[in-house]
Amino acid sequence: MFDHVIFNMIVLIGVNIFKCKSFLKVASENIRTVRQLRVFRKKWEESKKEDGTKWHFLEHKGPLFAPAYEPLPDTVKFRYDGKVVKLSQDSEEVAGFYARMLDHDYTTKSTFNNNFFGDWRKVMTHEETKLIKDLSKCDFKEMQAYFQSLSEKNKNRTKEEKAALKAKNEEIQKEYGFCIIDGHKEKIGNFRIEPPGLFRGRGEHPKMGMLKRRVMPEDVLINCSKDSKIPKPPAGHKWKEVRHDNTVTWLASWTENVQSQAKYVMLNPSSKLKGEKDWQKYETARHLHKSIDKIRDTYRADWKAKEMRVRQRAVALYFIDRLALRAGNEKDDDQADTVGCCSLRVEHIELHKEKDGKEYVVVFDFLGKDSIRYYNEVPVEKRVFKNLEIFMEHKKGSDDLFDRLNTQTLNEHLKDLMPGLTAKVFRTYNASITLQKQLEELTDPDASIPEKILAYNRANRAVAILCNHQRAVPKGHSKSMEALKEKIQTKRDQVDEAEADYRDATKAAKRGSVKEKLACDKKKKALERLKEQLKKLELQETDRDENKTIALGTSKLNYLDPRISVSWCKKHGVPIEKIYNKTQRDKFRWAIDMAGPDYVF
DNA sequence: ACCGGTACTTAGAACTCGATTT
DNA sequence: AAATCGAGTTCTAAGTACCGGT
Repeated sequence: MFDHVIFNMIVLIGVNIFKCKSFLKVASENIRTVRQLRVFRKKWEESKKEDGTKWHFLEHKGPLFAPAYEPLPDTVKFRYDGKVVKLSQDSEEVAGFYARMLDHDYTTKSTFNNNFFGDWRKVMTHEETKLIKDLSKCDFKEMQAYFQSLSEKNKNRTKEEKAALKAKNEEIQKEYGFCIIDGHKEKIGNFRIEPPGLFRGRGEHPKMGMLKRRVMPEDVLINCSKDSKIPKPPAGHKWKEVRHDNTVTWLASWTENVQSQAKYVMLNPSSKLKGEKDWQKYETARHLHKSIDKIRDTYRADWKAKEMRVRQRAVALYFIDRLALRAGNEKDDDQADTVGCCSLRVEHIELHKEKDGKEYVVVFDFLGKDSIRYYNEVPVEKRVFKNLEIFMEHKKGSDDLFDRLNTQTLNEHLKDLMPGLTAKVFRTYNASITLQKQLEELTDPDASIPEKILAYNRANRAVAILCNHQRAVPKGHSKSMEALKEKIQTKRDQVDEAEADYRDATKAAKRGSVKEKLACDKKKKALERLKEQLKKLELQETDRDENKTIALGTSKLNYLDPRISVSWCKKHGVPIEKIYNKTQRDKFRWAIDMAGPDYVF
């Protein structure tokens, strides 16, 4: 039902927004009037959705494989236990992966080293395994130095070399980077097959350091139209399979060997296919906005439910809604130990009847996606607090907090509350509504453009904090802050100087001639310019410091309805380029075309 | 109800590159 | 001309969600 509503909107507005030029061109040869065109297009779109069809025609060149291994020159030695050992090609390649990572933190971790060494031994010849039994006796230093010198050389390439390289890359992009889908030429996202290397898991990943094998054409599935030009595998090779499944959007896929997970070649976010999906996501979130009051009433009422299952669901949903927690699917234990809402364990929260003058405080402390720490002290309703006490009764720290709940049952319940509703919609919804509210609150219509941009970044930041989007403090942060401060001081001195100059000039102008008045005007302008520059620097300082550990990109790209930003720009005369860079503008083209200054999420 | 498989979105780190400073 | 820096881009891991078989 809901799908149908969205689908109708897509059909109605989609004609205008996506301006499907090539499709229209093809069609217009046979169809003359705009009305006929719309009818045709609508039928075509309809046939698409009902049965999960994602495309009618798909043609591409297949993925691009990683370059073949280049053996080391004989001058670069590997040593074992002090003695030079000439490794077989495969062993050498894998050793090289490790050598490249030598000054990375990973190589200090025993899990990483053990996994690496285990997998390395598997590719060694029998001879090599007999000799090389202890990683700590391996000396990769020369290999490391060689790779360093290589990248040094790459950096020092001449202009001509760089230009040639760039041209070659563009050639590759042109050949492999695009596909034809339903009459459109669209950019592909990741057309390169991942090169072999050592697996870099995030956090305490039990598989870190394992060998990620080289992917061969024989591993790769190709997906395209039956009547398209089927991509050719590299000479002497075969594809694993060529299939023609138009219910999925991927062009190629393979299974990565470390975690046995499928990898896909898919379209770029700028594509129509991805754009429509993105749009639909925000429409669902807007739909939630309409029922959020009722849903909140429901889960609050459920805090008193007889069934513990329902109470747990209601408390979890409250966390998801209020704190923008992720759903928290179960994980296997061959992955890093991280949790989301449904998978929280007793050890991840602490209850305080009173903390820092606040009542009924829940302290969350756990590792979430990508092993990013979530720490938050949250005063909650007494009823929530009491429920949590019950959920935790007779449990160990390692027991599930919500033992009667998982993401499937939660999402089943959400579907009943609203069609299309799942746990992640709350994150999208709360992120977008927060941006809209914050923009409203922080934007002074009379402020300058840089001040407005600061306001925007602050609104963006509020969302990033809500979603716990963190990043490592940038390497040179404190240094660059100092430099900026110094710059500001210099500018201040300049302003003072200019002020004095201007004062003198005013005096001179009072009794002076036209010439002195002109000079005075000039001084005034100079002063104003300096003042503006100073203000800009000061804003930059605030912005950068507040952003130290907060990543704005993720929310901007994935959670904030771009129409909110677009309408804000239009309303306040801020050029969209100040908010979205080129890639972002491509991705959000649909929103830039769609939203006027009055758009409300 | 559970489980493994599949497809897709979301995520921070690493890398690249061009502008700016030294 | 070299070094530095940060914005932009690429990379790929790690999530969510759902399906179909048992």
